[in-house]
Amino acid sequence: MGNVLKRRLKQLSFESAEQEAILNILVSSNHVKSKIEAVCTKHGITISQFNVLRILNGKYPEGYPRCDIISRMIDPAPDVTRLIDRLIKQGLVERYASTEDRRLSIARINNKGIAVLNKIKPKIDELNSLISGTLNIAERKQLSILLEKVYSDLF
Amino acid sequence: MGNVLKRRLKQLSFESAEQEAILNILVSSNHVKSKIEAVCTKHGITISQFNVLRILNGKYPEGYPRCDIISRMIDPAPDVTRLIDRLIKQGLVERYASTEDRRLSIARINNKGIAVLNKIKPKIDELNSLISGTLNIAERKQLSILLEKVYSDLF
DNA sequence: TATAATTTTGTGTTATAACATATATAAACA
DNA sequence: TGTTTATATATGTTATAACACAAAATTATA
Repeated sequence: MGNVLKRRLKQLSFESAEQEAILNILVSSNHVKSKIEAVCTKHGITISQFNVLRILNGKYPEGYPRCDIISRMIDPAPDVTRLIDRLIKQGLVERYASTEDRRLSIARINNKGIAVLNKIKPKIDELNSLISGTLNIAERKQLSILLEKVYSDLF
Repeated sequence: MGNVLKRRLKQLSFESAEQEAILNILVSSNHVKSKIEAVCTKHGITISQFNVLRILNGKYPEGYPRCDIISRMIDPAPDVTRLIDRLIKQGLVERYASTEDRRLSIARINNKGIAVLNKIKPKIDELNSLISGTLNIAERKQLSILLEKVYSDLF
């Protein structure tokens, strides 16, 4: 049991089933992430930028203020202002001031950003095969149920 | 189904069970990681430094060359040379040249490093409650089995 | 209404990560 | 043995992340 993890970390054993589960969460996440990163890099953006584009695409053409972007990010970054600055510099995103709440600066994806996203999206979707190739439908759902319990203390 | 994930990402739905599983892997990993980070920060080190210390502690007092450290890291970093530089600067690690293979520079944890690790370790172990508090024994094992399948293509 | 507290953003600074490259040693091979 | 190839590390440079703080606007409260 746990031979894949043992080979990956070159470790002979683990302290407990809890620890092994936690290590598996970290390692598998890292694995998925590095595959996503590889795709993004090929298309000239970072994984954080991809996630922000994905979020903004979900509310096109209105866009989101910075605070809403952060709360939707898979891993919330502190320096989203300059992350968006870079997306603007690349011509993928635009920023405008809100009229309702003058504190907010709202970012919205533009046509060029959507085009980039549409190019990357199918290649990201191929990574679903990491799941579909090895887990049947019941297992996929089971995995999600178990993982949700791990961070359920967020709410 | 998937209400915790929906709340976390403020998203109404997901494209597929595969995508939902992948998002859960990323989100749960992030959750665990941020808790570990919080503990490390309190003790003046980063999560990467903690992981290197943990690895070096596994082979005390011989230590590991840089390449072996990388292959054992949960998320392998490129700039381990300077990561170790910082650990040395903090007085937690020492470095010496291998006599067998003169290319290798071997890092080993010292007493001060072990002391730091021993202080942090129990608090990290408390995080196991993320698992033990919500998953029974069978579920813990099941989770590891499912996750191992996700990155089994590594080997 | 006036004041205090909160929220949101932006910016300066520092630390770390990422990338490319150079050097030294060892291993493989002709 | 001499040459090529591979491995391991270190370092210079640039990009990004992390941290602290300040300013502006909104909301809550006295």
